[in-house]
Amino acid sequence: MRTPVSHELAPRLDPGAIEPARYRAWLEGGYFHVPASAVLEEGREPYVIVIPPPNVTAVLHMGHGLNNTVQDVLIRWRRMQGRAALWVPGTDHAGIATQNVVERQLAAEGLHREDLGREAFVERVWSFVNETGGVILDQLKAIGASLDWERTRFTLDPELSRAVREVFVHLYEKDLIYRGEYIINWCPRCLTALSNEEAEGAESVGSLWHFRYPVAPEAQEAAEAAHRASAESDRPGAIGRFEDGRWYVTVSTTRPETMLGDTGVAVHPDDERYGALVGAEVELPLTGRRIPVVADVHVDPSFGSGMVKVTPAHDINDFEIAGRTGLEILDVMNPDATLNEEVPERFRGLDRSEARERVLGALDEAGLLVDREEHTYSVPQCYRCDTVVEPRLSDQWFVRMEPLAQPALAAARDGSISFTPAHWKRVYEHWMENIRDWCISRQLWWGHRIPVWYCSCGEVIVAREDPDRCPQCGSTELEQDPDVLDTWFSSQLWPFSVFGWPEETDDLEAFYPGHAMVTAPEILFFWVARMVMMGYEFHGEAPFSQIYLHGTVRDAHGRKMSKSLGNGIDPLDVVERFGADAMRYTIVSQCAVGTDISLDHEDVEGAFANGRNFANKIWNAGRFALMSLGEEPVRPLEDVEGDLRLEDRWILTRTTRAGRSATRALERFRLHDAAESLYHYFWGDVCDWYLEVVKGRLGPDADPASREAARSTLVTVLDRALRLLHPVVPFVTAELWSKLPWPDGLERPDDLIIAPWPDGADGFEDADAEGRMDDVRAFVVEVRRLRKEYGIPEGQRITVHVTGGPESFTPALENQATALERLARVERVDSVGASGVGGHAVLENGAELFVPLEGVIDIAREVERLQDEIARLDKQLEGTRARLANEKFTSNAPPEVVQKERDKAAQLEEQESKLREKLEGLEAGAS
RNA sequence: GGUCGCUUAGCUCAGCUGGUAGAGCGCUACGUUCACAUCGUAGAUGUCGCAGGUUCGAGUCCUGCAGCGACCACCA
Repeated sequence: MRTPVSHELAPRLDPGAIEPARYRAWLEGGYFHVPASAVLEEGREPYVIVIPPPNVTAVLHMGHGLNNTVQDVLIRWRRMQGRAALWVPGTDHAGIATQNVVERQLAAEGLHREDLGREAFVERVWSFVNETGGVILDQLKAIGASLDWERTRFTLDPELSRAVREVFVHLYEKDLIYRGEYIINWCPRCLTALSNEEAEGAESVGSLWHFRYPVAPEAQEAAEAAHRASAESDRPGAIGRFEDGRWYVTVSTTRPETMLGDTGVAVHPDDERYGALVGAEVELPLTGRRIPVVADVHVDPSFGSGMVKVTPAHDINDFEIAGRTGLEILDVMNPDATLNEEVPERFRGLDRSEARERVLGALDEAGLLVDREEHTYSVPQCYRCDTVVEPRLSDQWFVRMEPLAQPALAAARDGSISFTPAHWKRVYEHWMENIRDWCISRQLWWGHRIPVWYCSCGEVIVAREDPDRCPQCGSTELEQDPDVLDTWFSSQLWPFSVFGWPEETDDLEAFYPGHAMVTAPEILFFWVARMVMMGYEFHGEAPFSQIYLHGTVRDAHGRKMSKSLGNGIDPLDVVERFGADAMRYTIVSQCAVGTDISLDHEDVEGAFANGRNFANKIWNAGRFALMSLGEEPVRPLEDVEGDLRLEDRWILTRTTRAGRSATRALERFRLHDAAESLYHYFWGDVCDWYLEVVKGRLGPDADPASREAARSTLVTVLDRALRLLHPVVPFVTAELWSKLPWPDGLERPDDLIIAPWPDGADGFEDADAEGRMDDVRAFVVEVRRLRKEYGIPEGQRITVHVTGGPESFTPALENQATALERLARVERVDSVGASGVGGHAVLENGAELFVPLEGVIDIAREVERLQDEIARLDKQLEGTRARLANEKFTSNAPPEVVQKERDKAAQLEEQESKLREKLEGLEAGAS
């Protein structure tokens, strides 16, 4: 069935030689594919993760590496637990991002999308996506992602588009989608509306300008009254007098160009300073338009002058003030942020930065620009192109979020959905509690077209199927809304649209709702929160129960890895150089809950050394085991139980415990803990101790019963260890496991990928053996230390006298004679205390060790060596002390240098006193 | 402005429900015993940001302060 081919194993793991073939074998074995029947017919318990669909045009970066490694670890682990573990792959059409890429291509050809027209442009995007899209999915294969490729989905697939349309119409019919004219975030470069989430704040230093608006002639008395009231108030006033005696008010802005759209000035209704002015008018400079002073609660009397100019069409707060006070709404800007016909002629047609200069110039000339201050504030930018967003009045489609948020909020509160790390729960709740309506229409061509048609008779048709005539007037001249939907509108349906909803499919029944959602905190609001809302709206429950938010990948300086910073690491390059296992282990071992991952892009080898070394260690341990086991049959562990020795019982116990702690860690998304504890179990316990101890029992000359027990134990331990390690380092483990001999008569799974997970629940356990072996190990370590301390040559065998310690200690040591010889070159353990020249040590268990040195080392030479050493230290000390005694040095050198010198002196003194103590001991014994 | 988080060995960071400080990398010394030098053995290094408090006992809980960061909101 399988022939051990240990002699073929290279002494170094060559990932390139095994990984692609392994992955192919898994694909061919169909291990990644989970049909609905596995759940519906075979009754297996499902475990479902849907991938956060990367942008269809994306190429793999470390962030994907992290995200997908985590998911794959979870999926592989659950698969081994016997769950019908399904991980659904796919990509997102990424509206703005993809359209931008293609538009840039066009620009390089000197073309604009308008040159092609909508249909041709969309066709062009499709062909771009068909040619280059989905590359990232192939790249995921290189890192070992065990996705069910038969289920690959794309958010623009016909089935998923049907889901989008169903949802739109459903929400519209429930009055949860509406169209209206509101202030939205407008990107003047992408020429589309954005949601609040898509406008990201960026700290920026700008200016705050102060202007004077003349008070209208008939309101001079009111102004004077307000001026008097201001003088009585302890707050500064905004009322002043020009040289000609006319009154003015002072207002401020960070965006002077919008002043042309001012339709009012507002004060707080309770502000004692300005009560007299409410209802009066001021003149808007540059236009001469009269605008009223209104009272509104939004104004903060304690900020600035307590008087605000109101520009309803270009500021969200001002828009709300207008709504409450009835101020006029005057849009003075075009979609591309150019002043329009509503403004005086000399300012028309200017883009916003030019307009700003002109307006400032004109105001200055008129003597109305009085001051400019530096002002740090957060400027909203387009999340796709970083252009400063323009708040703008616009007719758009919105989702009414509050009703949808209710159940999604309750889900977090009652624990229906859990967050890891837990503190994200509060962030999520805060967002839900303060939710605002979602602008979902985008003035793009790439995406799901809004399913709304307009008839010339005024009828608006919102329909699941494209209508061919108006139900009202029968006209066939219908025009579809030109806009498309926000990309996230389709993404939010992903957990169920991938399973064929709104059709009632077997997949939905079998796999929905899913279990874990693994993603980055950045898209908690964009995506995760909205998926939960949609889950409740359309299925009455959350689409997953656990939300695991992992950290961000950063470079050695803590900066986020990004293309623009040039500090990225290409995961494929890492896979090529060190293997997917190395990359996965490195990532997972750093993946502590709530922390970021840092990898040095300037030292990629160093960054992944740990993972590479570990994979190689596993490889070599396996290589050794396979070579030692040979081709003879191995007996099941039960058959040799009576012959198990202390170290066998110990390592079997350790294995059980390793399984238990790994399971516990994984259940709580503590991937770092799982990886690290398995690392120490394997490297520390299995390799450093068990393999070393058992070496002497595997040869042809060893006692047959002991040999068989060792072989059975070794196979058992290796089998379990490889299973436990498999989710993190799937390739090297599967490769070795496939070559591992198997105990006669025991059923062997077809592949490690589906071998049952050894959770340790019913594993071998012998606490007594564990304790005794720990004593033996402590003994070995202490002897090694003594050997080192006294410079006993490597090859020199010694006798150790032991007294005290637990009763079982000395017999245990006797039983480990071969191992002790091998591990510490201890020829004989004598239980009779001895005296004379030698090294002493006391173990934690109370045993005292004595190593006679007469005849072991040359005492005279050792004394000489120690004397030399002391002399050397003395000389060093002399120099340091001289320097410290020198006042010029202590007073002139930098304090830290002096301190360093002092530390050095102290250290040398301590070393020397230790050596002197040792020397005295030797000399006393020798005499 | 609000909320939350972080500050532990030279570097990057673990440390869950309070009980004698840990890992990896790096560093030092020794080592080519046939799994592995991508290795082995041994070793050095920390007033756990600062100041208080609770406790028999605090890196771990509480309060205040400082520095850093994240998210949200945004005051014109």
